[in-house]
Amino acid sequence: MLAVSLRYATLGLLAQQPGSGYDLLKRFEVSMANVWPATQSQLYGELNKLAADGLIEVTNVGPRGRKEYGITESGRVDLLAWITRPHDDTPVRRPEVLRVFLLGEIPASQARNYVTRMADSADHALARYEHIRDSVEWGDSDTAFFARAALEFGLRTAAMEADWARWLAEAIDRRNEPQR
Amino acid sequence: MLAVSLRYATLGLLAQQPGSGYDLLKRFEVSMANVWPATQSQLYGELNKLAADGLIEVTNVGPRGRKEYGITESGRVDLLAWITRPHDDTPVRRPEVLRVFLLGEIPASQARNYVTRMADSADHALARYEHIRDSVEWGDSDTAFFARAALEFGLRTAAMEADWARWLAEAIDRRNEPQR
DNA sequence: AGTGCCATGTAAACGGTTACATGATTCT
DNA sequence: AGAATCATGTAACCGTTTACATGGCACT
Repeated sequence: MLAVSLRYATLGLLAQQPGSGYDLLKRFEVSMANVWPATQSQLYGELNKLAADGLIEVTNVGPRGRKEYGITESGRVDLLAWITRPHDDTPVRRPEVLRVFLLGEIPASQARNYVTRMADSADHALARYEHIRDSVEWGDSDTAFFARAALEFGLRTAAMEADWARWLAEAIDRRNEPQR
Repeated sequence: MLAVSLRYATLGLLAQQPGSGYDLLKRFEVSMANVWPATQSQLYGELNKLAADGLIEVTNVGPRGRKEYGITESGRVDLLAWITRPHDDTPVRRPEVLRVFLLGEIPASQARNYVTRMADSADHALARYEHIRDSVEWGDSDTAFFARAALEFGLRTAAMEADWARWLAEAIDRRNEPQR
């Protein structure tokens, strides 16, 4: 058990506020999905496991078999331990950068093209994050404060990626300039 | 089959230069491992699959059962298609940032502490990349050029992460300043 | 003779994705 | 009545990680 992040993403959402699997799915989409995507299947499975381990519990049952979950005391203990424990996180996987390693294997014009598309998609991601920043009502809760901080990370990452891709595009151009 | 990056990382390494599984493992470590880690098990398995699909072939057999692989023509075609094909890459997973979303659930002093450790580990990563930049003999091959470009990505990412973590640490301090 | 490196492989378990499956309730 | 949404679950598959397993070759 060395990564298990979805488990704690789920537990954390319930620590912030109780809800059903369905509720959590929607809250996930507008917050953590950008740094830790989860599918519906996975979330429901995780909820059952967390409940079996006593870290969360069904606090009441509504229409359509809706089960509302809340975090338990031992759940809170476990969550706090996970957040503060020294972590060996799995290294980040970036397929786009992996391709950069291999760009020498294709014609320069196509390599240049690929890099330009990277810059475009970074710009697109940046615009998306900016839209979130400007459209969400950021209250003054701790939850909002840290969600905003995570968004700031996304903003800076996207800006950096766009800059880097443009830098690389120019470097490719300089490299392929007709020799004088 | 929507991600399959290790397959192409392997194929790409063989496109750059033939070698055995053992050779590739070592080349992996000093290059792509930072953006796409792979284990020994996985690599050997992938080599056998690639060979079965005719994208690579055993070019000769040495002592200790060493099998040297080379890329085939259809391997090159496939690799080029993968690099240039429009990609829906899997979203990046960042457990450290996931934790930031949950920092409101723990005492502010511990949250502040976590963020400081993030800054430290980003500094550490930056130093590691700088060391690579300064110690590797960068030739003027295409392979070296793009490896250097990927490293630049790492350098900028680490610097950005360190800046962001320090910004957040200060924001937490401001937020918790004794009210006047 | 012993250590360390070269070299490849298998098996079990886990986490994540996709597709399938079902049905109740609310709204128009 | 029908559509949209609420709501949960199962099964198969795939990629990844960890541990186990084996043995040859080179160097001292």
